Amino acid sequence: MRLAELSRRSGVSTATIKYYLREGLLPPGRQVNTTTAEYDEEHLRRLRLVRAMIQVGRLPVATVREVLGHVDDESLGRTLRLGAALWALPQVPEPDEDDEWIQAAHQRVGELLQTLGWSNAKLLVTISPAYRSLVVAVAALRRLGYDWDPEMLVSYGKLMHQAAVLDLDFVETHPSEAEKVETAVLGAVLVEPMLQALHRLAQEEESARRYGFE
Amino acid sequence: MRLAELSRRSGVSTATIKYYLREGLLPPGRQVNTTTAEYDEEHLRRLRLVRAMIQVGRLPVATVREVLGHVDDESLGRTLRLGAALWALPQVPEPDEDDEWIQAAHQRVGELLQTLGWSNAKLLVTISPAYRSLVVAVAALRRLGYDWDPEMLVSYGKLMHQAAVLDLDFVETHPSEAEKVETAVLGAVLVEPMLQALHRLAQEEESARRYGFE
DNA sequence: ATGTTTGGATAGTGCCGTTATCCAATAAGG
DNA sequence: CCTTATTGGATAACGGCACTATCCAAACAT
Repeated sequence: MRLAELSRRSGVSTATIKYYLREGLLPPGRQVNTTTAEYDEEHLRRLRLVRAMIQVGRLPVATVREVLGHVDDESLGRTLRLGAALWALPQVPEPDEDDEWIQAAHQRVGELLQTLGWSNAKLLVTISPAYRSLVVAVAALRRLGYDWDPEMLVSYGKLMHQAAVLDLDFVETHPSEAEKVETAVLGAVLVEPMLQALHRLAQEEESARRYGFE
Repeated sequence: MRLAELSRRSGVSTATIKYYLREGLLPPGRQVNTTTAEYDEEHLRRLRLVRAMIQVGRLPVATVREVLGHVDDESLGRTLRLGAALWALPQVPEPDEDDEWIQAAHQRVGELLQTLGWSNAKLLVTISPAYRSLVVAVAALRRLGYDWDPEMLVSYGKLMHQAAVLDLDFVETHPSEAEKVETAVLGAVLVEPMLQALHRLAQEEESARRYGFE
């Protein structure tokens, strides 16, 4: 398969494919000679993966490169590969640790993890970007005066844990190690937009159910 | 309060505040004379809201303007205001309806809504941007060969419905109508990043629990 | 009175995903 | 073959976006 065909079958313009090749998101094709390179089904699959991460997962190109780098890194165990890939995902800007709201949020999220029993990798978890994002979001909500029950956060946490169990159960159904990691990463990158869409649909549904259209 | 103080108390540069004023994200201050305008606590709150939507919710400036426009629109009932605000949120690019994967995904998502009993606003729901996002995500996953059990999607849907129930229960605790809508919108914009962070933490936790660090 | 600060208008900056333009080498068609 | 079109690679250009910097005249502070 040559560039033009790869482009046709994926729906991505040749210019963009060239760009991805340059950026290292796509491995180069098998070079036949100076002006011909041959691509295969694996390239097509990779290209679709990249597109999905960018369009559905809204990841920046640089992040896709980083995430795929971790997925491809065979020197790490599964948990660490998954962790590394997840850590590369875009996060909220660094919070100001001197801010009182941020400090209070640290406190609250710490208690949350305690309550949920997510102490497994506590040391690790508290420096995880996801932890930081959570702290920033909690702080933002409290700064706006939304002073909600910590119990609510626990309920959300339990729900998302159930989702994670579903994710990882699904990962188990895939045979190869490489596929497992890729699947897990997709679980974060593509399943999250899905959960988000479901969340919004559920809100619309529940709102209509409760209040009609007034 | 003048611009400089608003800037100091919010941590946002005066240049950026001016930009938000220009973009209509912030109502103008009370004009004292040609070179002086007076801002109040409501401006500060609004500014924090805007910042949270941009930094935590990752919304583009234009989207924030649109969402806030709907929140402020007092001519609509609650469900419609919420719906309008949710519909303004950034979505996945328009899918190619001729694509076979997209068509299959429509089918599958339709069955999902049926199973979940979210037929309440079915006509509305199927043209909702969230519905479209869901279809695109499902299609992308299947295109990559992830051919998972429809039952899984149902489980995710039930989880997110539980989350939506929590959201709206919380909204009930707020007295005023305007606050209710704002709260509901924040439920989509700020709670979603929170859920996302919890999801990732839960994945890390569950992965470590199952496989250790190998 | 005079140096500083104010808000408003406008232009510029840096990043990022993508697209367009050239180019020489090579494949394809008659 | 010989022409014509296409290929991949390098480089530059583009358009959008979130800010940021520069000016300016009016008004405040001392």
